[in-house]
Amino acid sequence: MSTRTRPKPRPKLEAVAESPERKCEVTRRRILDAAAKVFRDQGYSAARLSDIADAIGMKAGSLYYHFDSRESLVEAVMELGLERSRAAVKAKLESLPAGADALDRLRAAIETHLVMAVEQEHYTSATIKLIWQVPPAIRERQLAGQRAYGDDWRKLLDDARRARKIRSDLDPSVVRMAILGSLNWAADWFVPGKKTPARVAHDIAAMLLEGLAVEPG
Amino acid sequence: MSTRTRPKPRPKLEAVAESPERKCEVTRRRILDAAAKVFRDQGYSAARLSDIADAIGMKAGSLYYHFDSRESLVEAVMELGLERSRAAVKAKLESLPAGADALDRLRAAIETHLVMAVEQEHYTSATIKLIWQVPPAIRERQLAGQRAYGDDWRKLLDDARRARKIRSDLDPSVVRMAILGSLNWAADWFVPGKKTPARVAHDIAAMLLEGLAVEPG
DNA sequence: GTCTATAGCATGATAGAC
DNA sequence: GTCTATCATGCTATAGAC
Repeated sequence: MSTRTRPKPRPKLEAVAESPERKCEVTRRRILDAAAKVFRDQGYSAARLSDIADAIGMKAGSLYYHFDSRESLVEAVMELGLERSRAAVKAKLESLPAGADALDRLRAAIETHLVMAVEQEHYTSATIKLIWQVPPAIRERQLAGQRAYGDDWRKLLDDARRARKIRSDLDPSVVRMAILGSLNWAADWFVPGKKTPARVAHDIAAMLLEGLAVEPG
Repeated sequence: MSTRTRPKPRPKLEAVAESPERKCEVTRRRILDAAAKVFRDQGYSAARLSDIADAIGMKAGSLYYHFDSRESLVEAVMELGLERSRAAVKAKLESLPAGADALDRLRAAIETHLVMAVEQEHYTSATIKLIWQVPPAIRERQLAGQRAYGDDWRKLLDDARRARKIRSDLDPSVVRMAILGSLNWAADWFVPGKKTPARVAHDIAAMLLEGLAVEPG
């Protein structure tokens, strides 16, 4: 038996992330969940710290034990939202069978991004809606993160183009932004329960890839 | 010379709209121009009445001679933005030659809407960005107006579908919202001077209508 | 860790002079 | 019509009790 002063074994980092047994971590997550919903639904300016605190039975002042400021709270929400979306697309691409070509990969990315954008209780829709509402300093940092995610898409489209799976007569960045626009916009208009995210994802992917105009004849 | 107490003849309503000779109307328009820019660039919450007043060499308190409140000001901006976009699309469709079919009309609407969304000094981009930032009461009224505009699009798409110019296996409202999303999103990412609005409009219309995937063979 | 209480600040809106 | 000056409000953030 060791006599070292270290009172408890330090768990691996992954274990910490998976098992937030500390009350501190649990509360922090509850605050973030509530903040994501309140900020997304009410907008950055209309959302009050007291609204967020009320949602989980706390008082506004108590939030400051967990977050430095209102701004650091909204930034934490947005970082998490972007990271979740990026991770979901990455995981989906890695799960594709080896035979998937560049067009299959592009379609899978489109459908996964859309599902993330509309799923409830997720932070992705908050991230999309809040980007133009938050103070410029936060916006700049978040846009930098989004540019990194945009690079993932640029690569997907480049691969498909080089494999001659998509047409090459259109401006690549216009194509990229138009795709992401049609997907992100769904965070605004999608109403849970009316249509399934999977069906919406299929239809948008079909329009973007195969086009709306029917072949003559 | 009349002795009636009415000092000046009342011009026709149309004349008022076309020739705002009254200082009151001119100032009101200058305020709206400044407000559209400040609200769009800084967001609804960050924009102060003093920012708007400063932009045209006025003091914040003076704005209240022309507008009842901060909210009525932003609502006037948004109404004007929506109306301009709708009118531009309508005028474009009416200017098409008689031989234009339903697909030609759809393509024209897509290109015109996008140009309006990205043109500088226009209110359309303000309207698009502000919709989720303003207080719920304003948002509801504006969304009602946008639904009316959405009906114009629904009709365009219905006509094209009935004429068998576009495919019929996709959910019509999903298609409509995805089109508008890819167009409206451009209000966010478009940077004046780098690409022409016309080129962007062409490329997005081509992708939406003809699709991104190349025909095999 | 969470509470109560309050300091401190910014700004929307108003009143009245000019 | 626009100004100056000020009120009233509502919020973030802090301090200290528990």
